[in-house]
Amino acid sequence: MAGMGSDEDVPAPPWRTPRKQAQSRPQLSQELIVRTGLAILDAEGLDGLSMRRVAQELGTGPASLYAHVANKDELLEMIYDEVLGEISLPPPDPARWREQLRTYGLEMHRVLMGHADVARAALAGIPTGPNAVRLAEYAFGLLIDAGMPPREASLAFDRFTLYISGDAYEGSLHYAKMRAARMSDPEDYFHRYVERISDYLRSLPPGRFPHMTRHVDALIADDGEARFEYGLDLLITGLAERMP
Amino acid sequence: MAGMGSDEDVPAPPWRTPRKQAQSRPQLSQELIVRTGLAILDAEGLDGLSMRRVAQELGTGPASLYAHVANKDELLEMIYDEVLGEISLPPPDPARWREQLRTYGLEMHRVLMGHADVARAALAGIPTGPNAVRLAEYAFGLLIDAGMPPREASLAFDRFTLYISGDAYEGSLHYAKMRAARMSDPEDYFHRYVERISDYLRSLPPGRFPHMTRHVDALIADDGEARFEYGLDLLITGLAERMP
DNA sequence: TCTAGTGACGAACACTGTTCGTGTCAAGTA
DNA sequence: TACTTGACACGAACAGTGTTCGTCACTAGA
Repeated sequence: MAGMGSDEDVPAPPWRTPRKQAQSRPQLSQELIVRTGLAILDAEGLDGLSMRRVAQELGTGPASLYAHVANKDELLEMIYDEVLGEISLPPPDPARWREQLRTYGLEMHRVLMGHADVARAALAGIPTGPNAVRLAEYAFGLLIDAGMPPREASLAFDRFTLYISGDAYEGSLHYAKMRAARMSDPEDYFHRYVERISDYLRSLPPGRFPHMTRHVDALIADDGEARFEYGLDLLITGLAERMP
Repeated sequence: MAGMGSDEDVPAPPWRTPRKQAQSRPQLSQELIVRTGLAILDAEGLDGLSMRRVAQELGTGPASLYAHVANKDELLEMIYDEVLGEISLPPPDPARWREQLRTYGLEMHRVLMGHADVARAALAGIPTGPNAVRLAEYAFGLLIDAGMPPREASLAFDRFTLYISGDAYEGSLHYAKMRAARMSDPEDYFHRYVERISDYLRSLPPGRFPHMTRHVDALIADDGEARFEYGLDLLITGLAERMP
């Protein structure tokens, strides 16, 4: 048959099982699965991210993913660490540890908040991926080189980082609620949220909740970003008191 | 037939549907469902808590629960608030706001950590139940009466509380992992965890992670409680700097 | 050539939260 | 008294989830 023309002109006989179709989808890999998962999370939020959803996006079935990731938790951990990889920090300068620690906080927060509700993926475990360790080395090293004893520096950066991810996590909750309410504009959501909270606060019995009811405006005055930075600065102030 | 003896001596014919059985289970109520849910969470962790599990414990089917709670998220919110109800605080004394704020933090943490991984139930939403509001009034009021302007007091107690629940949340993660590993002794789990982390840290390339690899002992020296209190004290120190 | 390991993946499993439809009961109204 | 309405209870079913098991195809090494 060789040389008698392209075999595409002759239909294959029905009893012949065709060779496996030429691959029209990418070769699976862990990296590809993580990237796809992150893209889905960015577009649809964490609740939109399922093994089936990822597989669908890759033109395969969910079972195929398990050759590359142990389970969904592991996938979430990797996605989280992938996001941490976007954090870009200036070279450490211990003489300016206050400013640089603040930058670390703002940058980490910015990156986490830029990925839908990814902070909820920290659910999956205690971050120990390559980027998490890179960030730890940065903050830990900065404090040590600024003069803090290692043991205290360990506590300090740990708590600092916990605060950041805790706040990002809370932001995630709001994000998920915004999505559940079919709203897409964060400002819109924020106003609605504030309205509901303040109505609620005003409805409380003044006898039992004198401070809350008297200062509703103060309670709802600041948005998430202001709250985050306030807490950052509290921690930094506390650290400065302990710095040798 | 009346008067011819107890009808218990005569078996009912098989075509007759017996009257609804006398209730051998408690009357359902929201309170009962919440209490049952909490008992299950205490015994089996949050992952053990499903609508079916609660229903099973109450001798009914999961659909019955929906007459009393809107959905699982609502149940989790109520369970969380129920737990917050166990927090017992001394009467506010603004002159001792530092000590009392610390007590607030320790007490809240103690209660949360005493209920398996309940902190993960904060997942379900921003706490607005009666006990959450009671605690907010306490901390907010304390700071205001100590001299802090309401707007700043709002930020302060909010951040303080976020830090506490963030840490409790992290504790929840460890709890869930401990359960997944079939371990029941927290000390055992902690030692194992520390061992694995320190092995990991020691395996990092010293060139890229000089501080981490050189100070492994410092990094693993403190347990969760010490870390929590360290962060508490940082925040309190920061607040003291801002108190008029 | 044969074997073992790896990757791909369909079918199936166990489980979850929730809805729908139906029955029972109690309270209120005509 | 009879009828209507609302609340509660709950079985069956639905839609969805993460994961495992078994099978096939392919590749590399003995």
